[in-house]
This record gives sequence, C-alpha cells and structure tokens, in this order.
Amino acid sequence: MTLAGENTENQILIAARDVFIIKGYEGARMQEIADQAGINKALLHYYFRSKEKLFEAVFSEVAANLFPAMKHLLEAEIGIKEKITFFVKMYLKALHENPFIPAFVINTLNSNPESFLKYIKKSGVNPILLQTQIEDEVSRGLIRTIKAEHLLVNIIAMCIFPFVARPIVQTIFNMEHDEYQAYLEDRGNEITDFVLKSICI
Amino acid sequence: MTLAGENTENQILIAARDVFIIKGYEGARMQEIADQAGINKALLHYYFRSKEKLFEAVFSEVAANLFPAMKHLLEAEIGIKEKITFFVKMYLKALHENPFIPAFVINTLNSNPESFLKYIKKSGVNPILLQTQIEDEVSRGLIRTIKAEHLLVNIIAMCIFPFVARPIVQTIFNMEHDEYQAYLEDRGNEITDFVLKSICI
DNA sequence: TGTAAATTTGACCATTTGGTTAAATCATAT
DNA sequence: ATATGATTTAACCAAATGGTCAAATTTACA
Repeated sequence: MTLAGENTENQILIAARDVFIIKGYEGARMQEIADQAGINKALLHYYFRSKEKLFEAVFSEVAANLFPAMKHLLEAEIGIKEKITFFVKMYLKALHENPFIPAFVINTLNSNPESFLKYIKKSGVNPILLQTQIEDEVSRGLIRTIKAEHLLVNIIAMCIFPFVARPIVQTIFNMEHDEYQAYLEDRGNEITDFVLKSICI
Repeated sequence: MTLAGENTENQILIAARDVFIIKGYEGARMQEIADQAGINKALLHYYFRSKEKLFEAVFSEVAANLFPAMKHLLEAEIGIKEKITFFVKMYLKALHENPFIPAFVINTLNSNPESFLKYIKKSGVNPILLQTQIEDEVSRGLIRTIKAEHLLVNIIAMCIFPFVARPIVQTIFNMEHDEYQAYLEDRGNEITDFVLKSICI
C-alpha cells in the first residue's frame, strides 16, 4: 500500500471511530463518515468493503485498547491499597480522555452480543490473581474478606457510571458543565476513599 | 375513544416499548413494531403520527417511572442505614424486572440530550434532603462525612452497572447465565455491606 | 336495522441509504 | 516521458424504510 492509501485508510478509521462512537452503528451514516474524513463515500467501500466491516475495524480496535492497561495494573506487584489508588486514578484519566467509549461498548454489546463478544473474550483480565492477593492481605490482617468479582465491579462501576449517565446525573443534581467537570475530578479521591474505608480493617 | 381503539393503542405502546428498549430509536423498525403488536403498520401512524412521536410516548412513560419510587424512599423518615438497605434491595428488584431500561435511557440521553432531557428534569429527586440526613447522623456519631452526590451515585452505579454491562462482565468472569443470575442476587447484600462498611463509624 | 363515524388494511410513494461502477486522476518505475 | 497500476470521484442503482391514502371493515347508536 502506498503512502497516500495508508493515510486515507487512517483518516477513514479516525472519522469512522468518531461517528460510530457518538451515533452507534445504526445511527451512523456512511456519508457522514466520508464527509468527516473529507473524502468520497466510495472510498469507504474501496478500503473497507461494507459498513459492517468498517464498524468491526473500529470496534475491534476500541475493544483491544479496553483492558491491557487494567490487566497490567491488576497484575502489578504492589499492595492492594496502592493498587486500588492507582487503578482509580488511571481509569478516571482514561475516561476523561475518552468519555464516550464505555457507552459505545455497552450499547454495541447489548444490541449484538453474539457478533462482538469475541473481541472481549481475549481481554486476559483474570480475577483469580486479584482474589489471591485479597486472600493474602486478609490473612495478614490488612483488609476484610471480599470477593474479587464484587470489588472489581464496584470500583469500575463507580468510575464509569458518572460518564455514561452524565446527562441524567448532571440534570438531577442541577449542575452546570463546569460544576460537573469538578464533580468528576472530585470522584478520584472520593472513590478511592470510599473503597478503602470499606475494605480496610 | 372506543374500546377497540384504546386497546389497539395500548398494544402498540407495549410492542413499541419492547422493540425500542432492545433496539433503540435508530435500530427499531416501524414494521417490526407493527408485527410485534399484530397489526397493520399504517395503524402506528393512525394512532401516533410518526416514529418520533411514538418513541416520545414510550420514552416519556419510561422516564416517568424512573424516579418516583426512589424519590419516595429517599424522603422516608428512617435511619440512613435502613434507607440504604431498602434502597439497594428495591433498586435491584426493579432492575431484575426491567434489566434493559437503564441502558435504553442512557443510550437515548447520550445520543439526544436536548430533546429528551426534559422528561428527566421533573424527577423531583432532591439530594439536599439526603445531605441533611447525612449531616444529622454525622453529628450523632453514626456515620462519617460524605457528600450526598457521591454516596447516591456510588450506590446507583454499583446497582446498575452489572445490568448494563452484563455481556462484558459475564464474559470477563467466564460465567454461565445461571451463575451470573446468582452473582446478581449476591450483589444485594454485597453492595449494602460494602456501603455500610465504608460510611459507618 | 340502517347509517355515520371510527378503525383497519393493502397498495403505494418518496426519500434515504448502503453499495457499485466506469471513468478520471495520480503516483511510480522503467 | 509514458505506461501501468493504484487511488479517487461523480453518477447511478436497488433495497429498505417511514409515511400516505383510498377502500374495506367494524362499531356505535338513532
């Protein structure tokens, strides 16, 4: 592939990513993606054959970047308190940079689990490792007993929810844009605090 | 309106609700709604004029049932520990009966906040009441200080997340359908425990 | 029962949308 | 320079989709 071609293919992927993430598969229009990329619509099919294939290219790339950092941190050899602190900080930072990814992934997987779950399967996140560490720290009297599946989901839920449900939460709490931004900043310490106060003895 | 008409209108609303909640606005097809309701497609327009209007009818009804029970419980005159316990139990029961509602609402509001936020505005949920109660129980030495906005979002996030992100969580944890169902059951006590252990002194 | 209004239907329409194609343009290598 | 292959475009196509309408059917009631 020549330079021009590779460049175009990338422009398309970037534009498609932007449009699909905001509008979802059904709501996205090939013409809009072409416009966003500043190219002719036929080029989308020249490089990616079909809307479905283009979407798969976007989704698989998004899915591939979903877990590696999380996995790496979960496997790190540090105490669980530090692990949680870092995890929350890292996760909120990632969400701040890509606030629409979670809703996009959730929406895609809910409307079409059979076809897209395969991109999640190879996440490699292993709750057993975390479970082992928990049991170790429990036996050393540092934290109380808790199942890794609950702890992990609790933390991730508290991080993600204010982003996916932003319009609702912001409306119910009567916040302006900047106020909500500050609220999101606050949550870093709040979540860490909340979790540590719950599990530490 | 005659009996036949009222009945048809209701059948349509029920069918439309089912289809819209699963497929979303863009993914839903008027023909599919008509089939599901067992009627001719033209009747959809006879009763609701357009797809948009029909969707609004569905969404406004869903939105109207989103907060009243929550609001009522938040305003109840019981201690905060009991309040949290009941809240989690009630919320998980509601989610068990309508597991797809949160993802539907989140998705709708993210793709079109301007047009649908108005159905949320009148929720009447007032975090200040909860804040007052928290401050009261803090002064009586029962719980630690925490902002109502964080406590409420934390609890709701932990309840909702395993439902909206079910395919991902179930896959990552390698669970079968029944296992996940049991996991969801477990979460009732887990969440309550998790929260109370965090805020009680 | 007869009739006027409401309800229901099948056929049809216009637009949108994903996709195709043949021609034009560009880049590259000899 | 120019021939070859890759890239890009405008015009076009077929299917799907939301929506309309006139005719048929049912319902209500005088």
